[in-house]
Formats: sequence, C-alpha cells, structure tokens
Amino acid sequence: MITLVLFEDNKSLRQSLTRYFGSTDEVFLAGAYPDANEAVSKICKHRPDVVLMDIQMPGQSGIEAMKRIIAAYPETKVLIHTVFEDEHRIFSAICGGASGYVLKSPDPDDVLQAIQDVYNGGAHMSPMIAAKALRMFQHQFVQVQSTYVALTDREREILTCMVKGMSYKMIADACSISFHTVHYHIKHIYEKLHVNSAPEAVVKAIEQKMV
Amino acid sequence: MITLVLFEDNKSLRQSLTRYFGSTDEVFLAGAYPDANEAVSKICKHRPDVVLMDIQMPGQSGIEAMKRIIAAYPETKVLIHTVFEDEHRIFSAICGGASGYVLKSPDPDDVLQAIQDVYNGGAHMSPMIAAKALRMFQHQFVQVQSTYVALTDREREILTCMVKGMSYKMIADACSISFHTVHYHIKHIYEKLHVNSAPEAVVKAIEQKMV
DNA sequence: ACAGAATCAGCCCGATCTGGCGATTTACGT
DNA sequence: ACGTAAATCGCCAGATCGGGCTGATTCTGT
Repeated sequence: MITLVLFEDNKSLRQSLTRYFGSTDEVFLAGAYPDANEAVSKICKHRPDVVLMDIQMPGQSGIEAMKRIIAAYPETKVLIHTVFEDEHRIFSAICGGASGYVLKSPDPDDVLQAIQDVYNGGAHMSPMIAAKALRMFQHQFVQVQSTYVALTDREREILTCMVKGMSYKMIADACSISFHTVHYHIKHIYEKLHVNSAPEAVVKAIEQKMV
Repeated sequence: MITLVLFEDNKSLRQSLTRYFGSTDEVFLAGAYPDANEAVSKICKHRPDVVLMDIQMPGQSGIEAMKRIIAAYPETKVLIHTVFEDEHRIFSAICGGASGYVLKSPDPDDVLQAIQDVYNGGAHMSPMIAAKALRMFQHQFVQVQSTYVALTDREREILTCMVKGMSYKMIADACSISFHTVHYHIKHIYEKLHVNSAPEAVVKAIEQKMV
C-alpha cells in the first residue's frame, strides 16, 4: 500500500482524485491540500511515500514546495502533475529532484501507473515530457565537431592553463618554459582557433570541450 | 497503422515479437533482422515509422546503427530495446537521438505502448531507465550555488559580452555606453568574482552558469 | 638524409587591459 | 529629505598582451 499526499488547487480535480484513490487498493491517500504552503510540515505529519504535486497553485509554487520537501525528506518521491509542458518548468522540476512529471490526463489510471513506477524506485514521465527532456539532454551533450582543430600536445596543455585563468608568466612557470615560449604557443593557438584574445580562446576551448 | 522494423539477434525473441505484432492491428512489422549490418539500406527499403533496436548484436552495435539510421532518415523514431541499464549505454542512446529506451519485458504490450508513444511524437522510457536518465540530468545541471555572487543587470550584461570574447571597445559599442563605463563595470565584476583578468572572469561565469 | 613540424628562446612596439582616484546623475527605499 | 547604490563618464600609470620577426634544437616521417 503506497501512502500518498496530494497538492492540487483545482477543487473538482482534487475531489475526483480523492474519490479515485479511495477506490483503489494500491494507494492510501493520506492528505489532499489545495496549496503547498507549509508543505514540509504536512509531509512531516503524513510521511507519504509519494507526493503528487501540481505546479500552479495559490501561494508557493509546486516546484518550490517540492524542493523543500526533498531537502527535508530526501526519500520522498515527488511526482509533478500539471498541464504545463514548457521546457523551463520541466527543467526546473527535473533539476529540483522530481521523480516524474505526468501531464494531467482524463484517465486517472495514468497517474496511478506513474505513482507505482516511482514508488518502485523508477521514474515516470508522460511521453511528450520525456521527448522534451531527451531533446534538452541531447542538446547539452551532443557537441558539434564541425570545426575540429588539431592542437599539439603543448598547445593543448597551455590552452588548459589559459582556461584556468593563468597569465603568461604563471603558465611559463607551470610548464617550466620561458615566458617567450608561452607567447609563441599562444600565438599559434590563436591562429588555429581563429581568435585573437585570451577570453575568446577560452570560450572556444570550453565550448568545443577541447581541454 | 504503424510500420515497424525490428533488429534483434535472439531468434526466439525475434520470432515471438514477430508473432505478437502479427496479431496486433496497430503495428505492421515490415521486417525483422538478426543484426544491424546495412541497417540503413534495410530502412531505405521499408521506410518504417519506428525501429525497434536491440543493442547487443553480432556485428554493428545497435546504437551505432541507430545513429546511421537517424543521419539518413531523421524522421525515423528509434526505440532502443535491451536488457542493459548501465548509464553509459543509456547516455549514448540518448545522445545518439533515441526516441525511447525500453527494457525487454515479458509483456510485449509494454513494447507496443512504447511504439505508440514514440509514433505519436513522444518518447518512452522504462521507469528504471528514466530514473537513471533523470539522475544524470540533475547531476549535470544542479549547480552548487555556494559561492553565489549577485551581479547587477548591467554587470551581467557586460559579463555576457566578455564571454562572447568582446573587447572593451566592442562592449562599449554593443551596450551604447562609453569605454570608460565598461572599464568601471568590469572592475566591479572582477571584485565580485574575486578574479583579476578577463579569462578568469569568463571561466567563472561559464562554470557557474551566471550568464 | 632531408624536409617539415614542433619546441624552445629572444626582441620590439603598439594596443589593450588593470587598478587607482574622482565626479555626476538617477533611482530606490527609509 | 536623505543616504545608498547603481550607472554614467573621465584621467592616468604601469602591467600585460598581441603580433611581427629571427633563430636554434629536436623529432619525425618519407
């Protein structure tokens, strides 16, 4: 039996979910609240396995409430339950530690399935949400190797120093070469990267993960 | 009716899936292959909506095959279907453009559900996979705000310019302020970030995602 | 054995940046 | 009404950087 607490400001939806969970054997609905104010103390009272959390509610946002709940009770699984599917909210929810993100659906069995999934240590996302999350994920990690530049070992070493914010002198010292040689190498790095200042080189290096 | 092509080296699983899809109205199984060699030409022949792809097969890996397929036919949805749940493979699959990642399940309806989800433009991940993906996501983006620095709007704007590799003069022009004012702001930025050169500031800005 | 690349070192000069000091105006909160 | 903070503009001096130019040594591949 999964203990659940529900935060949902829409009265009719809250009531229909309450009725629905009342008729299931799998879930015990310990509490249903119209807002997430003092959410942590409510969680403290019921100690639920799973929290079903709306985002848009009067007062505190569901995502903020979720963060507080997880900070206080990290083992609690929070399932975001909303109609929003904009990337910013999805991003915030995931980064805030949500165990899942389900869109409000006319079929409450969808929610039940999600609750069971997260209770069993998994995560559950509605397909449209999962697709957006995957695109965000890809966008971050797939690097365009279009303008690949072959730096020598020494150049790469010195570029690494530059990314650490070191000056010519410091680099010379760190690499045990003279100030002039550092100068020489950096000149070549700039040529290869098609830049002409340290900040530009540093940004390119980080962007293209060449260090 | 969703046109599907299947790559699966395990003969009995391939046959049982073939039988299963033969008995469904929703999916037309256009082809089932024991390996992913020349996968692209096979896709070219059938032009499926969805590809169900095992990872471990003799010859080419399913993830490699997926990448080639997506490169050639970007509209094709590829659903990874495997027993592996290690983070590296999940990561590769997502970055390679997978539309979903389903664990092999004794219940073929799970696979059918996933196929329908991706066909409808969503993504589908088994709960355990989704949980791992979410953890990876969080791990990347949750930034330690320990050393949070409050920059003013103007300072942030100018820092953004610096991250683009712009010089004082260029920033002055871009922000429609004088060279001297740029100087003034950058001085303050350095103080707040505890750095004393442009490259250092740029690196900190990127690390702490403050731009 | 030779050509080319990489590494190291040095010099010069103009441009840029850094840091210190000061001043005015505007906006905001008390 | 006053103080504070932010934003604007200004000057100056010294340090650093960027680019051009030269030369020596070592290593590598053909």
